[in-house]
Amino acid sequence: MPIPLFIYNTLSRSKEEFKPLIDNHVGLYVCGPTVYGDPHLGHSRPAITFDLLTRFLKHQDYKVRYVRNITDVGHLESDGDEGEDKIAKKAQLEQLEPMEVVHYYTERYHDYMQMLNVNSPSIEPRASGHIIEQQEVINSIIEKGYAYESQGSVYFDVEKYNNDHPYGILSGRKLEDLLSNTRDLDGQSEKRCPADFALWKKAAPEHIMRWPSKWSDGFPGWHLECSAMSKKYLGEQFDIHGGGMDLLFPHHECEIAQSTIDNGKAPANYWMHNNMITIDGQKMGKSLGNFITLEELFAGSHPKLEQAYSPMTIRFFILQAHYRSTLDFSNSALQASEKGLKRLMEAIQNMGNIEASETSNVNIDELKQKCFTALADDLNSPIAISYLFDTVKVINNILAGNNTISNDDLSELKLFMNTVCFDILGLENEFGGSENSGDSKIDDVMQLIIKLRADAKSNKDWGTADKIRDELANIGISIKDGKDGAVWENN
RNA sequence: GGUUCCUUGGCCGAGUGGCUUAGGCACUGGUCUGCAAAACCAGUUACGGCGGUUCGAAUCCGCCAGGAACCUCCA
Repeated sequence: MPIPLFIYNTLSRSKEEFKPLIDNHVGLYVCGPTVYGDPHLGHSRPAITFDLLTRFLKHQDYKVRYVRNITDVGHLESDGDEGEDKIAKKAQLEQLEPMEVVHYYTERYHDYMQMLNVNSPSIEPRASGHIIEQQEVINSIIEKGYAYESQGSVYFDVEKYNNDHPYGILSGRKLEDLLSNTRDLDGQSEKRCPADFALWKKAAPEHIMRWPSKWSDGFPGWHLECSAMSKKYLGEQFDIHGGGMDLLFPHHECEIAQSTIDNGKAPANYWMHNNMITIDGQKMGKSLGNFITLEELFAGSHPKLEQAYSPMTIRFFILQAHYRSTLDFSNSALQASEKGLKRLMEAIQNMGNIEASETSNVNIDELKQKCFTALADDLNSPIAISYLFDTVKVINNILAGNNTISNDDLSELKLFMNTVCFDILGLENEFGGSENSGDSKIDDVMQLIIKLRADAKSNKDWGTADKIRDELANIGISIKDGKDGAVWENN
């Protein structure tokens, strides 16, 4: 019983009901990272957003093929002939082979995404592994008359394209506006029109990454890899294309133009764009150098950080905002997320202690419906989470004896919370405790200590009882007294 | 300069015409506790400014102020 899913489509600038091309199947392509630097907080936004999307789709019984590329070639530092490939530049700097740099940062990216509990995509193609496919797309575009060769490079003819197709449908731009506002970067341009973009670029002699072609020894243009690889793995038309808002123009606009000429039809039906993470109100990014890497975040090793933040705190922080809103980094916001997540996880853990009654005076089904409706409404995770907290209140009230729950409702409650929190939102319980310490010996020892303290308490030996509690707190274990004795928790 | 977008209570962050007291964090009072913590109950603070449309606007329109993204690689 899949519920209708609504997705905000950048193409129409409105929410649309999602209808797959093939029943129960979803083809999803997302622009992945350029692997020439450590993954930072900004990278986690699209990764988590589209991880949420695939998890939700799978829960709704869709079969998903999720393709997320690794860009390891082709992006230029600057327009014009003296542009250096980013990968190559870094390689020269560090005296490493370009592929060595790519390999290192790809692994770093994988490691940190795994820590964030981001599932691996179905296919993770690399631009450098699809040079032939990209050249085929160039051939196709030249054959159809929408590209021209110029001094060993090949450019896409935007003006011609714009005569037959609306260039700018995605970003809402008009070609004449673009032309009137183009900066005069290079007077000796090989392009016929400033808005034209490269499909193949002749490599300068010092350029390390290069491949032979009939046009020149060179490398594929900025936007080509996504057109070539989405076609190869998802077909000429697929369902959803995702990526960061900063890629909307020119990257995705050019991708649409290339694919439209190559295949005679637009590539994706739905375009989804996640917004940026900001810091001090500004986009966190490479260019500004104001990014905080995930390594720094998890270790607390950055001047802007008051403490370390766990991977799940970061994940929860991101999920607490809607993916199309900017999200501003701050210590207080992260700390709030950390505490909220802890409260949520504790409630889930405490579900195991609930005893069912004959009757229920709580409505689990309503909370569940509202929560799933929110997720289906353009992945409104903050609203979904608000219902989870309503459910937390329900759980705690049952445990406090203010509410009762029937056996059936209790089963539904557990299934609901576990499904949404762990399967769909992809959270993990990082807080150890007597329920899931994973080490029964430690737990046995703790039970002994708790018993000793209980004995002290029954003897009104408050000094000993408090000493045990305080000393444990010093080593990061907290004792929580309850009606039915104490439980311990690893902080 | 052009295009697009944003401005919600102490902080974060949802909400797009009429009951959302959204939710989280913080704070205040109470319950529980040997004390505390946790938990529970109750409570406080809001819709950038000015006009307009409407029976009614945080939500639609216009103007103003402030901010952001894109126009060059960027998640």
